[in-house]
Amino acid sequence: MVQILKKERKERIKHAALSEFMLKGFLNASMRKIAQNAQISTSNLYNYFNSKEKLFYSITDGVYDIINNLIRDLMRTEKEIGREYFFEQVSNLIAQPIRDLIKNHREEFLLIMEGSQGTKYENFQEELVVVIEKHFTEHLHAIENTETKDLADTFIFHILARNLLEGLLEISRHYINDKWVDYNVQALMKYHVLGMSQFFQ
Amino acid sequence: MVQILKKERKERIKHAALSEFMLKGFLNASMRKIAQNAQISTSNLYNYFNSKEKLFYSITDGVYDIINNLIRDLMRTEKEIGREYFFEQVSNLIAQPIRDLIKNHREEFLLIMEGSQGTKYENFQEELVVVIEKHFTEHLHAIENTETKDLADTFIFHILARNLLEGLLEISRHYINDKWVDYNVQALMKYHVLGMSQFFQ
Amino acid sequence: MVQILKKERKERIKHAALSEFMLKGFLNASMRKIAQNAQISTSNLYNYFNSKEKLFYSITDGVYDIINNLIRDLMRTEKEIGREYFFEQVSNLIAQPIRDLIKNHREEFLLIMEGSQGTKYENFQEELVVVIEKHFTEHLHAIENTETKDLADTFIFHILARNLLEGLLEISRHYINDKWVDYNVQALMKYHVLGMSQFFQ
Amino acid sequence: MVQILKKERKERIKHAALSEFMLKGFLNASMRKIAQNAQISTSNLYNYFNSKEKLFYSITDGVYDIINNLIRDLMRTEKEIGREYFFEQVSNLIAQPIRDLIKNHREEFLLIMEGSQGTKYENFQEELVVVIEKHFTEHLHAIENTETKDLADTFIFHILARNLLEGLLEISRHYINDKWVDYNVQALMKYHVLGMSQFFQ
DNA sequence: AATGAATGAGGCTTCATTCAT
DNA sequence: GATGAATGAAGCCTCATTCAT
Repeated sequence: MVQILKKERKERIKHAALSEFMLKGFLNASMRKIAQNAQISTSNLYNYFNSKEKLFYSITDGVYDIINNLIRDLMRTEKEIGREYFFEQVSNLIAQPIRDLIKNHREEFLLIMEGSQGTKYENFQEELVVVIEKHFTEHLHAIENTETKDLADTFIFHILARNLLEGLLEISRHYINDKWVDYNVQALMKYHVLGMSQFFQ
Repeated sequence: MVQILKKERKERIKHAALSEFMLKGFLNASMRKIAQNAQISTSNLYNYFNSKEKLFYSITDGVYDIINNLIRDLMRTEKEIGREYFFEQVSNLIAQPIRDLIKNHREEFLLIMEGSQGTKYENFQEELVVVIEKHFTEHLHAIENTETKDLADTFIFHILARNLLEGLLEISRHYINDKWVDYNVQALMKYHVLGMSQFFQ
Repeated sequence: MVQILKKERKERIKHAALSEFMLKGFLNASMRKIAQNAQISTSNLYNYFNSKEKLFYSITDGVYDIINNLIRDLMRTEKEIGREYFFEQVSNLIAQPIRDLIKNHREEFLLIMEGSQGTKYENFQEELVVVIEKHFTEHLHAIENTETKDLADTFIFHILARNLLEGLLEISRHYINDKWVDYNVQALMKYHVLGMSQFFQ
Repeated sequence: MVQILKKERKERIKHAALSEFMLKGFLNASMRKIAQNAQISTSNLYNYFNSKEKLFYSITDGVYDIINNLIRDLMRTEKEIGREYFFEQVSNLIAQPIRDLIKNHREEFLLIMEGSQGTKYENFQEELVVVIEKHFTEHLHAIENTETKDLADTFIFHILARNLLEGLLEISRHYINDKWVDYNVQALMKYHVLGMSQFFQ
């Protein structure tokens, strides 16, 4: 019974923290305000989480693992795909786990991507962009064609990688319902797949 | 002569402030550090700018106007464009002033877009996205076609608007030289124009 | 059986407390850390000891008594000693119990002497020095000689008393083994007895 | 005029800080209490000294240099002394600068020796003891005699080195007046020179 | 006996800003 | 215009201790 109460309170704190972190970002979030919103004293807050950072990680560590696993899975399955209709297939493979991510963890996803300055995750967004970018250019390199090889060194793929990620973030930001997510993730994927296919004849 | 000296000092302050604001954002920027970098006392800083906010605006108000004018101009000229080759024309019309913006004010541009949390400009980025989005959908509405009219209510254009803006921010973030900007702005525009033209046959 | 367990736990706490007190001193020692090292909860710690001070005294009261008894014994036996070869005799009489003190309670000895700031023992060290000093000067007074009587009012005996005590502390601090203690206590005593005998012809 | 006031206030702060540091040591000294005793607000205290450590160093850095110079000078002059009557000469050479140290900076001297735990000077006392000890043993090594060479590796010289230093600290602690210092430093030196001469025939 | 929850005071420090000179 | 002095609020965090269970 006590443990249940405790867990409930811990959840209340994490909820208050999520709000504050989302609103202000890690750096500008205030432990005082989190405590106030959770209706406990500031010092008591530290009985639940030893530091602002620990509290932040208690919220974001989960999503971090999910995203990493998602990427690892994609890398694995991608090698088993033939080069024909590559983008269509990847798009399908990607779409499902991404939709799940947004459906189940969109707030934490936004937090780790946008509000993590000052934490160990502050470079995670950029790292993700680079990983996505690499996928694009490596595929271009695979196509034996002098023209495309030059393209592969171009900054445009960095932008497109960021656009892809930003699109998902924008969907998360304006979340309406799960069906809506499905539709828009699909549309976003399709858009970029078609757009990029101009580089691969 | 005194006035020249004073102006020079004011510029020195603004330069120091820009660095600090870019590095930390408005909320986490420190007036002390700005004063230190400008090599004046903190209290003297207040003889030049009455508050942190005013100092911020002295840097960002200019870009704010430039961006707004840029958009107003686009709205005006757009109506004079025929519907054929619309995107190509818009792309050309847009590209030039945007390149100038990035070439001449990329730091202030990034600042008002990314570092303005806590100021009156904190929602400017989202407002811009909405304006751009409206341009897209209004044009769709103009095309009398049931299919496209449904599309116009879709969130995909919001995403694309953000992608366009984010692309420009990413170019600004990684700025190398003016020619490089030209190339990438052009490429970005072309990519999105081609991508979007799928919605307009 | 329960009592045995409890006693064992109480000892575990005292052991953890001794470490923490030795490391940080009374004032900077943390009840939290003591509890952690004793592997119990902080609140449970208070079921065994009502306060940080009580816990401290549970460790140091013993040595306090030992030292006091040691001094009382010395005072008693001293009166039975003839004035000839006084120092040699005292040295022998003193050396043995002091060696025992260091062998058996050197940590508590160091703690009450060096780490008791903020407790009722914080002046114990200085008090001890004064007691030792008195022994020296009273003996000088006993010698009917104007010269030595002047000397007796001199601060030099205060210094020597402190040197004696500090020597013992230094031996305790760098403790290697019992034999090593024997050797160094003996050497220290001999040094000071010889040095002091210059005042008593 | 303002500057004079400012300097006076800075001195008032340093005075209040010296008292607090002497009473509690660096670690347990409270910036709040220092500010209260200096009759300024805690935040204003930070306009004069950037941190507790800087404040501490503003008091102790001077003595640190003085002591180091004192030791350097001694090392230099010592080599010019003949081996006969070595201790008497050294005693005289040492006595004067040490008396000056105690006369002019006894509080800072005590502070850096006893209250510096938690600062960069926390090992200074032990380092000094080791330097003094080395002087003793190196001199023993210089005397070609198997007996004394064994002695030189003995811990007793470490104790005597500490005793010498502790004697000076005790004189500083109980300071009465300059003449009193002169007398007692002399007596202390003489005592240890005579005591130690037993090792050098 | 054992523990989680709770607290108020205090720790050092930075903040933007104001004021008198 | 320039500066040092001053401040109150707030930043994160630790403390010893108490209380209900």
